[in-house]
Amino acid sequence: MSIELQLKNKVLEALQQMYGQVVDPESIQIQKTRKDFVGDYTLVVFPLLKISKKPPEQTATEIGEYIKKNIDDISEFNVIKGFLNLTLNNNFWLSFLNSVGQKKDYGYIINKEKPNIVLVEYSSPNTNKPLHLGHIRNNLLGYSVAKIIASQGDKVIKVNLVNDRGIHICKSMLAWQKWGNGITPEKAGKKGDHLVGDFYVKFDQEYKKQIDELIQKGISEEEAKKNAPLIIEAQEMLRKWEAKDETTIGLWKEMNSWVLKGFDITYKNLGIDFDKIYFESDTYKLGKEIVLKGIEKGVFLKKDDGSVWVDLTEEGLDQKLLLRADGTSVYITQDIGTAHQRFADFNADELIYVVGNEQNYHFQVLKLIMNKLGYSFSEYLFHLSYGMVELPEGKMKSREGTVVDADDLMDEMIHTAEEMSKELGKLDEYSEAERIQINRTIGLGALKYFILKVDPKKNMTFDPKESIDFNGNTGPFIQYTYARIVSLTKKAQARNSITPNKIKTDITATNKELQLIKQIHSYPEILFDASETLSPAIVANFVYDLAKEYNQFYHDHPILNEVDENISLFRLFLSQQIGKIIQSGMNLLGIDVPERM
RNA sequence: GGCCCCAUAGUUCAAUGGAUAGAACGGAAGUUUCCUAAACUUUAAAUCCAAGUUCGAUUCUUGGUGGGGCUACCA
Repeated sequence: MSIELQLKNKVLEALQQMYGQVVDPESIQIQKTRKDFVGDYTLVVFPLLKISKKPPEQTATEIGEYIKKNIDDISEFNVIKGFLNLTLNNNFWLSFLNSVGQKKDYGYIINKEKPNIVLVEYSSPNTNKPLHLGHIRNNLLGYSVAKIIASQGDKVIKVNLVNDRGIHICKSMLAWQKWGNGITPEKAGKKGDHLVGDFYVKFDQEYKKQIDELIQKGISEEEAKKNAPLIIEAQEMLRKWEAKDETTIGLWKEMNSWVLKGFDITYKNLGIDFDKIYFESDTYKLGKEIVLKGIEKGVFLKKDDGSVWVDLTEEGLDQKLLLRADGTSVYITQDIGTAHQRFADFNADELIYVVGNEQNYHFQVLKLIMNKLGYSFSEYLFHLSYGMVELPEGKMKSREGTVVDADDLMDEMIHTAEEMSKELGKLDEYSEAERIQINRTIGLGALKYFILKVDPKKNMTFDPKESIDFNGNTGPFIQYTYARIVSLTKKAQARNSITPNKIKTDITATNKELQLIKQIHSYPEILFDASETLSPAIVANFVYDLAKEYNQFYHDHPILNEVDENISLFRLFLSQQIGKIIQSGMNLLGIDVPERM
């Protein structure tokens, strides 16, 4: 039983014994004592005054005395206003630390009785242009959330849904046909996704020119957009694609393969992966059948022109199109199909979509539709909606060339790490290969941490020049702390081959040391919270706080140089447990930690 | 117009309804015969406004203000 629960039960017992009342356990508030007060756990007594019918101080004192008498681990207590601060003895914390040392995956839930099967969909790129900063947030969030959920004992399946069909794909294809001169990624010496992206941009430029020309001739902008020859050609190409025209399909396959190869490299560099990849070109027709059945059931309505709609006005929304008049599917149709498919494929209990908040409405609608169709899993569809990544100048706009490319950004970060370590002379003695490895770890660590430390639902500003730092609340700060601990361990081993796997519990620990142990103590609940709220930011901030606290400890506590051997061993042991947790927490964020830096 | 999200130091981020709102960057001033100074110490600086619920509100409710998003036979 956790100490919090023990305390709570004792308080309930005390209230019954002393005031003769059974109270709602909800009204017992046990929380961690704030740092600037003496104590480990605090009972807020204000809600209990009705029962005790005594002033706060007196109530708190009476409960405190009862608890001290009845729980051995409580060594003392103090009362400040309506707060009862309880202190646990050294022995409790040191024994606890020993127990952490025994565990391999401290904080994880290993054998959950009924693990849920959770699908996490993330990334979901379009195959017409390379990945950018927005995708990076998406990928990092999805990957981390998947790991965090898995740490709590559930079975997680990571899936990607590649958007590989549609008018936007045809635009790149058409531009390549017209202006590509048969170029390939090999000939151009360029990643395939970037090459295809160039043609997407080219299309847009030429399209714009045509629109301007038409406007000059006195045609309205709206008409010009619809009638520019290029867009008509692109639409024609889409029709050919849907009709399975051989040359169109051929080109489509080739260009898509270029892009996908490029994505693979980006994913690999980012350090993320998937268990299953769905292609929209395979799944886009799945939903149509379900929608047609829905009409029979009377869930959807068919208009005179043949288009199919769902009426969500009763739910406070509008009508939403599900099938076009010509019978073709739209975006949400496909999602209806894939949701059905996935629950069937994996017997899933829950499906989490990591998708930007501009699609909040889309997922609200999707959930309602699945519900109307009678799918019981509709309540287990969860949209992990994250905020936009903005630049200091505002939103990224591909047309204005202000998009921050994913590959470039990673390169830049690694390069910055390289310059920093060169400047500091940190890696001078290491081999070229080691330097590359370490700089990579640090550069990517900085990027990933910077993005993941922010609450997912919030918009965030990303300043490519200034925002990424290697000091303060950053990935490298945490990595550095880890490297120091590894270094300590190695030195200890060199001096003395015995590494402690247990410490004495009768040592007097300093406040800072106790503070660190308490932070370790809260790791499991941090992981639980992060998993419940799907927020890697909680883990990120926890690891930072731990590292910060450790650095302070490191600064003014001799460890290997401590003369008292028992204390020295204790500090080393404590350091190692903290190293373990830093590694564990960073791993859940998808961030590597270096052995040295 | 309708719906959703956000608002905290100059900047970027924290805070299950609890005590004196925490960090970091930037600013100012310091620490190295000592286990990695990518570290540590000191310092100034903030809850958008107004009501309400509560013993207690940054947190919950309502209304305003400001910012963002969605509201396509696009994805």
